[in-house]
Amino acid sequence: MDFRKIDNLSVDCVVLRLEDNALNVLLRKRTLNLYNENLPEIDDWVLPGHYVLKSNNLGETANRVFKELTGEDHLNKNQFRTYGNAARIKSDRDLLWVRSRGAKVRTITVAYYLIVASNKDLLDMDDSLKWFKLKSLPQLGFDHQQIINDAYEDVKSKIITDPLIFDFVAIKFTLNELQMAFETILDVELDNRNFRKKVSSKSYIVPLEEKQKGVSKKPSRLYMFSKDVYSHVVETDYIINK
Amino acid sequence: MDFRKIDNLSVDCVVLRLEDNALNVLLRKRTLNLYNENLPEIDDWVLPGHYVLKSNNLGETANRVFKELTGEDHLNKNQFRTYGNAARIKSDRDLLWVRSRGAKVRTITVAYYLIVASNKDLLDMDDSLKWFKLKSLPQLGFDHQQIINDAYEDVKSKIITDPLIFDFVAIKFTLNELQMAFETILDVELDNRNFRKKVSSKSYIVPLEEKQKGVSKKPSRLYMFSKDVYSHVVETDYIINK
DNA sequence: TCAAAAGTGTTTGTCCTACACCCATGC
DNA sequence: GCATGGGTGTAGGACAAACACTTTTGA
Repeated sequence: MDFRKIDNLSVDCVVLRLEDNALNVLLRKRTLNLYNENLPEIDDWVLPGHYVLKSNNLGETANRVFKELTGEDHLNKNQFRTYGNAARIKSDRDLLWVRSRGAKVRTITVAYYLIVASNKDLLDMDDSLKWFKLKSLPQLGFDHQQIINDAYEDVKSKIITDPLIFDFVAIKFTLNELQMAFETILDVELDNRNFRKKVSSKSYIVPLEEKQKGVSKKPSRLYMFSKDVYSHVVETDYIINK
Repeated sequence: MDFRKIDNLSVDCVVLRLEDNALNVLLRKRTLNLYNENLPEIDDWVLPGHYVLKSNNLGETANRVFKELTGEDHLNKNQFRTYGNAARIKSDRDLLWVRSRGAKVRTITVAYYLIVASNKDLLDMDDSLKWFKLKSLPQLGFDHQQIINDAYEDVKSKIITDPLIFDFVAIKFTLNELQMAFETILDVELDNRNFRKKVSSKSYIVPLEEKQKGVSKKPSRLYMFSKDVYSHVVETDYIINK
């Protein structure tokens, strides 16, 4: 392994998760207090990221970001855009931060999004991290607001045609959970009966005999997504039409 | 302007064009003959590309590639993926080539595709360039076969939802030209009457009074794509459903 | 007047939409 | 036995699919 950094190349991760009926993104606190009143105090948030090491691939770097922050491995990652404009860093805060780190002013950032299933416990999550609702983000450093917007647009368009939705829910999910996931991400309302009808017609969404447990109501049936079946049926068999 | 290169960052362009009822891609000849029988002779093709200059943005670099090769400006460019794996360069040919240029073995390539309208004349095209049918490409250097495949997949998926098709045809086009463009790119057959019906229902595809000239048959009506109208109608008003 | 491509309507079936009530369970 | 969400069917309308002939022009 060559652990030296490629000093102008980083990977940033937009880590997404559904929680409390909202799409959440994982951010890292960025602080720098120079005790000099002429300099701006930095106290905002950024996307978790990492420089690419000489012997790491881009995707591996995205994995590493997630592993270092949460202790968990993460398999599904989606590269959606690369940011490398000469004038990416504009604000004084960002320039100050970059200089304080001895980093290059022009960094190329390959951006990925990672989706964490809503039932997953992240026990060892780094203290500097916090989930924010996508709709009420704090002040963000660099062009990270833009990156998050782009990630969200990409998710919204891919979720219509790709089986991305199953990354958001547990491996065994109820149809109502699946519906809520669509509704939350796309910010639409779907008719429950029509949704169930459509889903039932998909061979790759397979009903289990198993039912929910520990709920004080009628327990609902569980379903699984079959990747195998999915990859062998026609390409245009989309999940929903919206 | 700072004309120094960022020596590990390049932009490669998949330049696409419809011609002879086929999707074509523009490639550049790569030759290196070392007159040493122990070394492989290089005589294959690669995507046109360019290192990113210190004062150029990524998109500007894509423009520059096209301008240098054809003398023409090109506005629409689509960034679709970035390639930066440590082991991108595998073959002896590629290693030899890279070393002969004094370039770095690990280069990050931001890939764009550019679409050239089928009626556009490229008068000043560089001699080293040639159009190839996507379906019968020659031997390609580096991972450029992969890049072209990825570009094509991206075009096919975007062309359903985005107004990308209009980049392939002339500014004033006939409906049959538009239909053929879809058919060629997606490799499907469409019903002419149904296609016309669907297109007529789109407010942003506007019929002109003008007709084709200089054809020895019934001249067909010309249409234009109105970007303004398009951007003001609902997002889900797709062009075709396939 | 012929060749070549442009242009046009109708029917059939499928799929999306809208909508309200009973069911099964845990407490 | 009641509160809570789970689960079900039908009718109407919109849109996609299938299909063949007439029209217009230049040569």
